[in-house]
Amino acid sequence: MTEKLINSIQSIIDLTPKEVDCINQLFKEKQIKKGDFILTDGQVCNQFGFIVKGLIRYYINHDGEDKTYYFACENNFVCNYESFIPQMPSTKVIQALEDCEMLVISFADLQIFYKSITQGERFGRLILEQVFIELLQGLSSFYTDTPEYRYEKFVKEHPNLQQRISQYYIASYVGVKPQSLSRIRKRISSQK
Amino acid sequence: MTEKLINSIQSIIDLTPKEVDCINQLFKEKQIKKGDFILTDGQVCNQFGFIVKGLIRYYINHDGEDKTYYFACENNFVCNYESFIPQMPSTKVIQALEDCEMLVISFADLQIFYKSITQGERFGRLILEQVFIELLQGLSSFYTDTPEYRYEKFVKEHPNLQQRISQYYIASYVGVKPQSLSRIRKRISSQK
DNA sequence: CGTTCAGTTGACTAAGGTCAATTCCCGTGG
DNA sequence: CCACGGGAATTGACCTTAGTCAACTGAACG
Repeated sequence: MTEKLINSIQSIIDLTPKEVDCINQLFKEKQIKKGDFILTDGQVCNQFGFIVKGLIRYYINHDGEDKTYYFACENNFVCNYESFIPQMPSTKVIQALEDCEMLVISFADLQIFYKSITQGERFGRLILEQVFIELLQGLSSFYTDTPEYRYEKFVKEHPNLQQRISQYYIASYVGVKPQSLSRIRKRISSQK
Repeated sequence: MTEKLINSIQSIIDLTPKEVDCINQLFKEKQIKKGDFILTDGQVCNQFGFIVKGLIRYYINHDGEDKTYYFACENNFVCNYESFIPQMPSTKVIQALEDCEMLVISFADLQIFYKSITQGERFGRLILEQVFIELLQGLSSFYTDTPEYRYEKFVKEHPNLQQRISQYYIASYVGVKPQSLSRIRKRISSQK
């Protein structure tokens, strides 16, 4: 079960067999049903997770409207650092779009991870930097790119996800209503 | 000259007189002319700065168009962490909008700062968290808020800056062309 | 065969982009 | 003191695109 997780961590830092055992003990299995929430608005994010199977989205709830800004699937780490690091209430929501199998570690156990794993701190820093930059670029794109371009980029970068996510959530990610996404798709296909 | 800087740091962590001396030596004075660049596209950000006097903006250069996403003035710290932390080329630009007096510390000297100041690491982490969250919320707002609302929020939050920044840069920050900002202003004033 | 729900389409509205003309403000020089 | 020039800001006319509301289509399912 933890095989994928170990592989992912080992692609970033080196691990001794003992450290692998340690990680196996620190991360706990967790099942999440489609539609359920991993983190909600106002709640403090106290878990750092890894997706073994399934698909999730991050969104901002704004006046009853969903604004999706990130998708994550198999072999990705899940955490709202904005809430996790300072242990403050989250302004974002994380929701499962499919039944998910996850491996999670608590905030407290992550501190043990940092102490027990030689390159643990390095792992934490590298993941944080990666997430920081990815988020910044993702959000910047809302600023600089048109919905049409965002959609084309999404399709290009996530051809596999496109099959698994409904138009409703894709529209929310692109930054328009489903009706408008439908028109954008039409416009694009007629241009070819 | 370093008085304001020391005050700002002391509002976050405690400093001994010796540590104050150390900071005075590590930070160097730097003058920047209006219009000049503190950091450009493709360059690695190797300085962490503090604005003693003046005004700057952060922007994304996208197809020849400026997209301003942040302003900073007196008593604020200046750094593109996205480039500074991993020491990678920046995708963002930092420009002086007025003649600026700054105090800057190099990446290398900041490591000395971390080692020499008892609560130095804490300072670094708190500033990073603060910037991280501020940036995330600032960029999220492009996603969730209308230009009209963004403008009203800007005026409310930065009444002093509004006087010092031309409509051109404010429009860029709000996310529209100057002509459209002009119409937004008209619309708002007629609604009252 | 009807129900349901996602996705599409149509008609209309609202708002920003574009290009061009005009006005406003401010400093300079006669 | 006034006239002029130049840049910033505003305004007008027109175009494009997303939002809204409502109707319709199509596929899955009992």
